[in-house]
Order: sequence, then structure tokens, then C-alpha cells
Amino acid sequence: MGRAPCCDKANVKKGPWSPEEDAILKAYIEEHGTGGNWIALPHKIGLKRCGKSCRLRWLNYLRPNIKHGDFSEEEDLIICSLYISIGSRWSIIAAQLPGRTDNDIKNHWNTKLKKKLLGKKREPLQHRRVHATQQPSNDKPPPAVTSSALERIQLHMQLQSVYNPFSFYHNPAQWPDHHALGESNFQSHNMDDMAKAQALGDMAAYQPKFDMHNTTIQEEMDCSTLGFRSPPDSLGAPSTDRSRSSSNPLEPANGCKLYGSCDYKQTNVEVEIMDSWDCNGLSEDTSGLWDLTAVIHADSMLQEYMRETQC
DNA sequence: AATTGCATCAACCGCCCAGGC
DNA sequence: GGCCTGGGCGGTTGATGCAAT
Repeated sequence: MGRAPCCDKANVKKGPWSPEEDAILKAYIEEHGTGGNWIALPHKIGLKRCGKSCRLRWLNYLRPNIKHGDFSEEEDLIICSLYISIGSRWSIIAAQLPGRTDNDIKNHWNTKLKKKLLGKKREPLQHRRVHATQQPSNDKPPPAVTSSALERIQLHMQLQSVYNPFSFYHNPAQWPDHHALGESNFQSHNMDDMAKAQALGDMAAYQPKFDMHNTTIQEEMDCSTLGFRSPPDSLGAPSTDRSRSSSNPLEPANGCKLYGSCDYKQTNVEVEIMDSWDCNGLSEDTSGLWDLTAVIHADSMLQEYMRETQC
């Protein structure tokens, strides 16, 4: 037995909000607040809307200080970095971008940033998966990796390939061609090796075919490659802060470099993010350092991969 | 000028979780 | 401790606008 619907679907209006509805909702909330009960709110004010719809409308559109329009390069960088670090936790990412909503960021990522970063790849992954599954085979299907995790691995490797143009990723001749995941398999291939190594409790034994096994990978990339023209001015100089103090200094002629350090072993992601991403501090950090710590622990991504594939 | 395909974004859907009873 | 409910979230859909042909 499914749960009861939150509202009477038959008597609820759907679709775009009219200016009148917006005005009613906005006026009421500004005067009385939400009352802590979104479900009851539309009845109170005579709106034939689902409470959840009211909440969404308020949070994504009517709420004060909502930013609409184009995202700045700083915002793009923050979104990319955080996505790589924590995945599609849009609400957490939105918390670092004042005035932006999770929905906005999600849309922006899906429509623009993802294409900007991954668009150059040869074939959409989904197609490759379809092709793979169409092949008759008695083998067990490849483990399903969530698109988010795989995407992040791809992104990470994209960054890695920028860092090292002679890497395995950039050398198709080295790509294995027999894995169920087809062309994308250089990733899985390495993952298999890593999985074996980890199963043996000996990650040190794992010898990747490209350099993605460092405990902490220091990303260094030319922002222009990602479509960013330059380091965000407001972010100041690159960070040399606490945990990244050993990072190489950045002296790009015309690009910026990202250094990251995200620790997935931390259970409280939000605390970690808030620690590293004082959003106000982006421009006002007394250290004047660019704390764009898109810090990536490859092993953490591996762990996530392992978790997902073992389920 | 009409048609088609693509990009964008607002809104919905359904699941999960936390809190109250 | 278990159930119920509302809030929150991420994924997806559908309407709309725009560009290309």
C-alpha cells in the first residue's frame, strides 16, 4: 500500500504559476511566514495548489534575494568543483552560492556545465551502455555505476588528462576493447584492478594505467580548457592554506589551477564543505587566498564506486 | 515564412528521512 | 518501537523559445 498523496490531486492546479497566484503566495508568506506547514498553506490562502508546489515556488522563485540569469565564472567553478567533490548534492552546492537555488544549479549543470566539461567525449555513455547490453552474452552484466559517480570519475579524468596530455586517457591505442562497457572501459578496467587490489587489502599493489591513484590528487588545469577564461578575480590568489600547504604554487601564464582536497572519509559532508567553502569568504577571506579546493581524493571516489557496485 | 530540432528552465514526481504521536 | 506525516531532495518531464534549415 502506497502512502497517501500529500494533496487531492484532482482538485489541484498544475502547471505554470500565474502572477496572481504568485502575488497571493508572496504576500501571505511575507506577512505570516509559512506557518511551518506547507500542506495547509494553500488552503489557508485559497490557492488550488499542492503545498509542495507552493513551497517550490517560494523557494525557487518568490523568495527574496533570489538571483536569476547567467551564472558567473566563479559560480561555474564552484559548481564544477563541488560536483566533482560531492556529486549531485545540489542543495549543498546551492548553499555555497547565495541567491542560487538547487533547482537553478541543477538545471545549469545539466544544460550547460556538463556539456562544457564532458561534451567533447566521443559518445554518450548511455548509448554505449545500450550497445553493450544489446550484445548477446552469458556474462553477467557490468555493474551499474550511477551516472553521477561515473560522471565524476570522467570529470576527474578529464581534469587529469588536461594535466597530463600523454596520459592513458589521451591514448586510445591503449584502451581495452573487450569490456562490456565498451569504449569507456579504460575506466572500468582500472577500476577492476583497483577493486582487486582493494579486495586484497593492498591498494599499494594497484598500479593504475594512468595517474589517478594518488591519495590526494592535486588538480592543475588551465581554466581555458574548461571554458573559463581566467581565475576568478574575486577569489584572489590560489590557495596555499592549511592542508594544501604542500601544493605547488601556481604560476600560470594565462590560466588558473585548481587544487582540491576533499575527504570523503569525513562523514559530515556539509561540515566539510562549509569549512572549506565559506561562501562569503570567497571574496573576503582574510588570507586573500583562492580557496577553490576542489580537492579530490581518488580513493574516495573509488570507495564510492565500490559501494555502488557491491550493492 | 514555415518547419524542425535543440536548448532551457519551471514545475512535477516520487523517494527518503526526521520528527511527532 | 512502530507508524504516520510533512519537509526536503534529486531526477525527470513538458512547455516554451530560439536557431537552423
